[in-house]
Amino acid sequence: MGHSQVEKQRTHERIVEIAAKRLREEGLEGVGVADLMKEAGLTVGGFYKHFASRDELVAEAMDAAFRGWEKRLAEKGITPVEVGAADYIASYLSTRHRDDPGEGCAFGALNGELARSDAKTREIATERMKINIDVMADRLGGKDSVAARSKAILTLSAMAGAVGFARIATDPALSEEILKSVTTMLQDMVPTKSDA
Amino acid sequence: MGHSQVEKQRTHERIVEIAAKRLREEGLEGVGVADLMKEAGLTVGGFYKHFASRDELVAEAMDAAFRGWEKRLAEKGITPVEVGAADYIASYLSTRHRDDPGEGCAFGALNGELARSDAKTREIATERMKINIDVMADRLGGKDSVAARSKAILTLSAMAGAVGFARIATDPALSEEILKSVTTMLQDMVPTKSDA
DNA sequence: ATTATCTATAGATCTATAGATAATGC
DNA sequence: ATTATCTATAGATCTATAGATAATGC
Repeated sequence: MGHSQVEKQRTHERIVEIAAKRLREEGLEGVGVADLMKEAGLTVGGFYKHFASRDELVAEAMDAAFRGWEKRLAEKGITPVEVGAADYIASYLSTRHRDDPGEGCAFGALNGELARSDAKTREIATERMKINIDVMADRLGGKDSVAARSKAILTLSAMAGAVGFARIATDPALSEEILKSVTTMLQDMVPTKSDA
Repeated sequence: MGHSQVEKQRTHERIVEIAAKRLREEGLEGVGVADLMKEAGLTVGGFYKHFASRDELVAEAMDAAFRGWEKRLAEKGITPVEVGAADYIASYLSTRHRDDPGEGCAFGALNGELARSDAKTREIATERMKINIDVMADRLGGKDSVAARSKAILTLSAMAGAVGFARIATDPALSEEILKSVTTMLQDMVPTKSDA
């Protein structure tokens, strides 16, 4: 039985990280509390000393999932805005991202489910949408440009939709075509240096 | 106890229709067999004389959901291709569609879940994706145009993603902005008469 | 005789809680 | 003394099946 308060916090974070991954892989209702605790090397009983309810874990896990990407960037000393639009689009619509939802964008993996999730989770997702739109607008021509903002929303919508379609498709050629077509179309909308 | 074979088929279709609606509203795992049967005015026991498993109902229900829109059109004597791209986009990204997932596009409501559904359901969804892409490409400049096909895939991806985002957003202004921005952006890509 | 549906239930979940155990930390 | 985690379990699901009942249809 591990015990110190410091250790408890680490345990808490471990449970959240595991949930962030498994929930993206199997859906918001796809994994049970006991299963998640087991993967963290623990048993069910301790769960409710960490979270008031399963929904509370879901909310925290989604927050962690949303922060995951920028956290990995920060480790390399990069801020999100510094990632160019074309690179961001290519990486989002890569086969790698398609094939690893557990480490990927929660909007892409859980689009419909987030719409049905509880108030707290939806709040967190809404805040993240706002951040993502602002950052993408910045990449596409400046936060204050109305056109850039619309482009940003279109881009984010198309990326989330396309990765979902690419994951659904049982036909590999179609799946690839979706990723490639949408990548090209969206990259064509990115302003080049000559536009500046 | 209703009985004739004709009646059984009607019962079967009723269960499928109810499932098509409820699954879009509450997710592919959100409703139980007993609940669906009750809504059809039946009891659980009879379910497995209609379907080999719950998954089989899910597959049939998704098929019905995908066909729903063209079925309603057919009642008005219209074929899908006859619906103009701009109208289609506007209707897909309307607040009405956003607020009524049970009657709407299954890709928009169940994007991530379809990716995790069983082989049969994914096959059905894949076939529908192919049809939707072909029809949309036709609207956007002809089935044989590579550019129109790419545009079609981008359009469908953006629509599915955007309606998902609009449903997630707890901030009504943001939700509206998403629908409007994506509508405008996509409609701007529709060829006008002068392009022909 | 066959079969569409019903009642009842087995068996497998899953969330949440109660009470025990073994560390921490004043 | 407090508390982080454990074992055990209550209570509420949910899918699927067994056997009964009451119609259909040869």
